[in-house]
Amino acid sequence: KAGRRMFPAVRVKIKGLEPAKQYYIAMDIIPVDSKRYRYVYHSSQWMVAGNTEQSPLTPRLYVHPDSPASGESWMKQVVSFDRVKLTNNDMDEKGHIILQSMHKYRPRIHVIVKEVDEHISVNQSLPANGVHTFTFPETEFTTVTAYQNQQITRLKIDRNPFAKGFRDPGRNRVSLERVMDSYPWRPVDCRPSLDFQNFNIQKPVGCSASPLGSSCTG
Amino acid sequence: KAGRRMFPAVRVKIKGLEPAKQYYIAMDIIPVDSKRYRYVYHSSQWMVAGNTEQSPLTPRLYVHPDSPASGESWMKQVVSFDRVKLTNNDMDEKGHIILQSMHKYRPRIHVIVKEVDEHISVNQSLPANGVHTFTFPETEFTTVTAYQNQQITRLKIDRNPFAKGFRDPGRNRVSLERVMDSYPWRPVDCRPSLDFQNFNIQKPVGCSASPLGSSCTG
DNA sequence: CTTTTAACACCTAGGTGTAAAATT
DNA sequence: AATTTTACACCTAGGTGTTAAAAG
Repeated sequence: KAGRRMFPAVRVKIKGLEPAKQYYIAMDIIPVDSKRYRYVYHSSQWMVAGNTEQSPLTPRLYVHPDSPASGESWMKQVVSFDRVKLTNNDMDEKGHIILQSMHKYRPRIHVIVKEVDEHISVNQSLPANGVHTFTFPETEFTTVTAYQNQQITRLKIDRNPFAKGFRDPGRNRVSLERVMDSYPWRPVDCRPSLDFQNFNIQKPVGCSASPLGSSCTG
Repeated sequence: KAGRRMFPAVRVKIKGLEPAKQYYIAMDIIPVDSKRYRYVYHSSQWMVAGNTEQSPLTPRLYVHPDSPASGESWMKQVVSFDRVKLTNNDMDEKGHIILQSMHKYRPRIHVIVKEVDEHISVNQSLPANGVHTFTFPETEFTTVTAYQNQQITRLKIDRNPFAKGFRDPGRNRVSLERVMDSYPWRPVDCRPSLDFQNFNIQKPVGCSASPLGSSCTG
């Protein structure tokens, strides 16, 4: 049972690193609370539907595949986490990030100074020192195995190249922007240039997102 | 202009590393001589056809993508260089290994002990110390842009999954083994188990091989 | 003449949402 | 009834040898 990618991916720009020093950049995803949610169609929002039953696992760490690299390398590009995979299988052995469906989560980005002879790999816990952690409120999302909100489905079909087969040629860019404008998570100063890059940097997930790894091969 | 992969790939098993130490494993490809070759059909062999005109470039280093890793990691798997790409474009800026067509080459494998705060990347030259270099005579090959020897073409079509579209369902495994047995580079003690893995470990290239990056996209 | 380039059909490999089936 | 799993058609992305045209 394979995981599925997060889409849109978390993408960050990093400043203020020391160009010559080596860094790891990593992501993990932490629960926002211990509540289980359900989506209420007639009010178009997620409502608390009970408490989490399972005991919280230690979040797995996804180390960006370019790690380790120099501060110079990290700063001159957008750092994209588009290859991270999510699963709801708590017995996962492929290093995917394990989440529970119908819960709220918040990605965290960790910038880790590389100390001499230190080697970080997937699923290792964070070092005690030399770590800076960042979260962005607009990246919060709710996990699902089946989409609850049709607008999210449309958003993904229209933006994810792998879903091109489901695109409706009749629906154009204008109506898509209308969908996006109905969400609060995209800052005003980005709206004029709604291209793929800006869209992803802002990580639009809103009220539903990132279906967990339901099947695929494996 | 993109490069093309080497096929079959160079694959090595490594022993005797210190399990806890970190190593880079890298490959480069050096010219065997300064001769230009042509293939003589009626005698089925490569003959000297003149001297190399171009001045020899410093060979580029292909660092195995798993680098750096511990001796333990390297030793418990076959290390495959199947993703290295070759090109005849001496202005290449994609980090591919640059070779001249119609010349003889020999791959080299470098095992590089990682010193503290040392970071090796593509196209960097080899460190002065802590490097062990290995070559295997049976991996020597001649570069081409168009295959000269029909047996090599058959071999690649039958063995490379990406060339499946050219396979002739009428030609079976027995006749393929006959082709292979006509070459000297496969040791006797491997013949009973001619599966894909053994085939590749022995890197059969013989009298012609690895067409340079002639086109593709890019 | 020989060798190289470019476009191409045909593959491998893997990421989509969908719909029906299975599970809880 | 709600949620999850599975198989699937349809994509992206990229690695093959072939062929005809281009280059030398």
